[in-house]
Amino acid sequence: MLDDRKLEVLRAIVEDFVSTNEPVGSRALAERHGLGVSPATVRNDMAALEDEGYITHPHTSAGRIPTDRGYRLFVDRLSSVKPLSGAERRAIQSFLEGAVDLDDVIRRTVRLLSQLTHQVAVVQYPSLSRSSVRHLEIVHLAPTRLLLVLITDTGRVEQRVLELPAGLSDDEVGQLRQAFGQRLHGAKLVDVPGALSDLPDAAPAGIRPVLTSLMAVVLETLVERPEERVALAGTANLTRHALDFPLTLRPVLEALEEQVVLLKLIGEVHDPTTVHVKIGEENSVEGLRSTSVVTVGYGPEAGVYAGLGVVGPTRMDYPGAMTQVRAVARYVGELLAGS
Amino acid sequence: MLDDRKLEVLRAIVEDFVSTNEPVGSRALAERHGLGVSPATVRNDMAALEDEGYITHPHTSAGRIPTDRGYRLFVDRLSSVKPLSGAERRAIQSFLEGAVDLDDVIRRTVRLLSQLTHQVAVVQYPSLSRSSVRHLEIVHLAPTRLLLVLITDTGRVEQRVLELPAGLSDDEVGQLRQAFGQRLHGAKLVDVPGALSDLPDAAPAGIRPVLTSLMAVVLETLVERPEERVALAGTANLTRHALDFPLTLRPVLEALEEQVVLLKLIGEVHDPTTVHVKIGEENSVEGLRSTSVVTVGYGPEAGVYAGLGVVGPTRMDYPGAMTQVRAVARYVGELLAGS
DNA sequence: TTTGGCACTCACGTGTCCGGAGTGCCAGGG
DNA sequence: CCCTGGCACTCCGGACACGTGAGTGCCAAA
Repeated sequence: MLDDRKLEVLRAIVEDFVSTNEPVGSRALAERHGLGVSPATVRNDMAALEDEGYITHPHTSAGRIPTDRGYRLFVDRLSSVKPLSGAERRAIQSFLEGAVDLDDVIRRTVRLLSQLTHQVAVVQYPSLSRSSVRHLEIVHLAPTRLLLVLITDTGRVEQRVLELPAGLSDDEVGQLRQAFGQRLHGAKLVDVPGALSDLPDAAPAGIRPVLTSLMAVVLETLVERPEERVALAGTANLTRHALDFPLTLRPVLEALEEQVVLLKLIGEVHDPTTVHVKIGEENSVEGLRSTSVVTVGYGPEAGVYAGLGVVGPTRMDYPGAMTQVRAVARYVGELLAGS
Repeated sequence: MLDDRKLEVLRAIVEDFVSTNEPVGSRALAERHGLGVSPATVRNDMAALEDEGYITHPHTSAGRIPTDRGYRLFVDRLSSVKPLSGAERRAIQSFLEGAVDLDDVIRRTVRLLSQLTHQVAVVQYPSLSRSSVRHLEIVHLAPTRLLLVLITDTGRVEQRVLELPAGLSDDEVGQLRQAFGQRLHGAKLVDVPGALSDLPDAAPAGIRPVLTSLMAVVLETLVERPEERVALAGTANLTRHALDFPLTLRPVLEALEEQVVLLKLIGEVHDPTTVHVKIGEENSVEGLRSTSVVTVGYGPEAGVYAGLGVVGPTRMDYPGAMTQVRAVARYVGELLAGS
């Protein structure tokens, strides 16, 4: 049904439309790309592509534009990987090298990504639940008050103040500290419940009541409520493509303001090496049906800390965006793993 | 030059234009507001107001619209304070009452403010430098490693890990803790340098070297680098007034993405009881020359923690926005002071 | 000082026209 | 069988003309 030349025509249409934002006609297409056939032939191919639902035309006598389905085919089978330019590589390195702490890394990353892709960039903070414990400190603030401080391997710090029903001696706090420290140091946060399960039995009887309540707090605050944060930048880039969102800029902005939505967008990623692309109607989020989302996970060699990506018009430079997103994810992953 | 009726005409023009977004003509104006004079008279007044630069008309046969100068006069002399509606008061209370920690308070506040005013809302986190110390904890992580945790009266927590050249005993850390704790508990952060100045002399000789380096870190991280954060919400509201920003939505979005710009906007506030209004060209920020900014400080009875406010088109309901901004600031101030 | 009257000015919506880009289809040719 | 040139057709978009209505500025009278 779709021979090679028809696919070539589709690719040409996508590329032309992405770069010019104008419906592309048969003549221009036959000329600019060395297809070696006449416009009439191209027209026939176009008709076939349209029958299959890969392209449409806005009105009778207009050129063709790709449909979501057309973009999908393009991304899956027609686009070749675009190498990262030297300038881009340098930009990434110089942008990230001066970062001082986790917050700074994330802020710089999201900014870098939006400038590189000229799209809206989204970066999820390293997920608490996927990190592991670098240090857990229990501080004896007052007889009935404890401060818990948790530092993860990604540099994230969480703390809670805890009121106790009864007073504790410094000695008992020391025992608590030891009991927790032993079991948690280096543990993945997801494994914390398991690591703590035998704790009440193993502990000295004197501190057992407070220990269980402490456990409850640890589990609840650090594991079950893994407060996820997301950084966003480059919304101004949406106006750059204002032509692509005739009157729909509002719902896009509204969707992007919802943390929940953003998390849904990039929270499902698993593999740092595979770039995911959601095109137009494929998006589960209502307000983003007119956009495409390119995401990937980032993290150290082994695992995944969290996701990052960009949101832009379906008329997007997919090969470029995918390359840039992948590259930034790799750099950030290494940076966080190394520090 | 400007008698009472002319001022009344100006007020009517501002109010009509704000609510309809259409240039207001002499007839409609004479009818809708009980001015008791004919359109012709109103026209004369309008001509006078235009000579003085308070209004213009887009083209010859169009109605009048206020200039920045007109809005300024309106805000300064013509607008009466609009009382908070019961619904608004309830909204504020129910919105803020469930907040669990500082982050949550700020997030809720910025959201509330944007929904209440239908504008872009900006809320500055309680400034570190203006808060006071609720608790400073020094944790002995490892022989050569200390963790500093600072909790302010606004609930903000800052922490730094500190590497030492030489090891310390638990005992010495205890001495440090006492030395700092004594002097800093309850102190304003701005007063910290003064409170610490006599510390080296008063301390036991053994810990003096490490103490001075610790002091340096405390001062540098907690006082001299008061990392200011700002929360933003409601950018989607800008599209609501898309008619007001013909093609200038981009620079506005760009400006709002700059933390520095936002801080500049609301960082200059002093008095929680005085609402500041910057109109159009009065704004020092380039990209916001087409907008107005309404800000106020918030904090406990006495002082000011930080600022908050809204950004919107110059065609804005100033009395309403001022009332809402003031009310939200008061509630948040009390909330943070009380907790 | 206010008022009614009047001429004047534009923005805006409508209708018409036309050129150009692009398509679909068909019949002929490699 | 597929490609190609030709041709009729469609339709967008800019240009132009025109009428309408809202609104103004000015003037002379009350």
